[in-house]
Amino acid sequence: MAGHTSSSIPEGVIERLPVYLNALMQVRDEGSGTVSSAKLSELTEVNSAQIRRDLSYFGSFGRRGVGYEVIMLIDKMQNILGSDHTHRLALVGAGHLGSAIASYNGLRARGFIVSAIFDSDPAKIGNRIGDIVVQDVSTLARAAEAQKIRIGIIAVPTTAAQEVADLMSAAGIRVILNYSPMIVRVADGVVVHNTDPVRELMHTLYYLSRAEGVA
Amino acid sequence: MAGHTSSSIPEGVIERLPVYLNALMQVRDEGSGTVSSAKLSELTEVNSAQIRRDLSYFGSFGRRGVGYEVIMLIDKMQNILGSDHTHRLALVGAGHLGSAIASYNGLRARGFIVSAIFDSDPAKIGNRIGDIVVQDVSTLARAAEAQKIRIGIIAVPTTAAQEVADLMSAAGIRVILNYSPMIVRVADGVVVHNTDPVRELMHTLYYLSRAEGVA
DNA sequence: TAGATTGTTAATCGATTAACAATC
DNA sequence: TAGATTGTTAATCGATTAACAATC
Repeated sequence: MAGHTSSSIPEGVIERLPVYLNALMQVRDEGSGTVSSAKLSELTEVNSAQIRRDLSYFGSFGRRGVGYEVIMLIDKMQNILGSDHTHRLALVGAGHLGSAIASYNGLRARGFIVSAIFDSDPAKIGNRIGDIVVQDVSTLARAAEAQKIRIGIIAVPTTAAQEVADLMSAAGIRVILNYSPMIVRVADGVVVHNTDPVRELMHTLYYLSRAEGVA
Repeated sequence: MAGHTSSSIPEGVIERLPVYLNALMQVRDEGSGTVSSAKLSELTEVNSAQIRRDLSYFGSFGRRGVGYEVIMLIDKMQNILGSDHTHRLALVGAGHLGSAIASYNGLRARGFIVSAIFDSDPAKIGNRIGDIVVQDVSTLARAAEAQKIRIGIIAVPTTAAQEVADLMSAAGIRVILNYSPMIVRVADGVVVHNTDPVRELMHTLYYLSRAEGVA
């Protein structure tokens, strides 16, 4: 579901990294200085052997007989992911979904700042969302370059998704998170992650029909 | 990342079903009566052999030398997924994320209706989102039973997620879509799908650091 | 018939996990 | 020392894909 440039580390490992980071922050907030892979396994529902193996792709961070030093491992994880500093986002689509993304506190809390919002609808251009003014999407390239934005979020209707992806690639954006159901194609060197929220819901539906069927 | 009841069909297959359905609808809207697995592969970025194999778990829907009849296959997919009728959702959390979910048109377009919204914040209870009044979360069980709601969406802060999951299970909700970063635990028979939107963003970050590193 | 495309087998590939020596 | 837990190997498991006979 994600096209990306090759690397020796499996995609699945990378996907679990943020899950580990999250669990580690929980553990830190509970005040533990040290944590075992068994404890992390409980919190993440990932097999403990897998956690150790995943971590070992990046180094030996633990101490046998003791576990992992929480603060240190958080640091390492943030370093590997690149979430040790904030990242500016360009958001295209100022509808319901876009507005929600722009005002979602969870983003800032984990190092993301929506620093520019775009739309093509004249009725929306000029509006404020939080403290950001919605700009015409035709100014995307200029703004992205000026603000050195590397990450773009697509929150537009299906029919406009590919077009926006093209604009983003041209604007020098290197990572695209696509919330529309349309699978977009981009040039090499741009990473797209397609993540349609309704798709997840439809997927869970399958299990619902089975449950009902039995009942 | 999703705990679910066992079945002989791999999780990956189920995850791809909505992707196929989406592509099929695209094809239908373009007016084609028939589609090959090769064409579907282009649209979904899923290997064509895999598409054929995935479909074969549910039956033989195609004609050799010809392909799949689009309308018929859409029907079959909807049938398998249970998206051949609308589903009512209970949404807990009337903050930014919750409001966005409630007013997102993409839901209704694919057969989901948010039919009740809950929060625990007295400042939010009584507010309207669209044409739905936010209710006290303590009335969840009553409302869910009265409206026969089987699907719940968690859109509350991390600290409240587990509590809400417990309430939902107790209310007879069978499928939970959890948008918080907290991995929640539920009783057998309840399916949870954890899908933190910021996690996806952090995950793509990894590829960004690599790209920057090279540049 | 010749060309196309499915459904399915068998081969490949990769990811998960159990197990355990190393070591704190 | 005894107990705990890592890092890593080897075994297992499952998913992906190439290939092709069946057949439209």
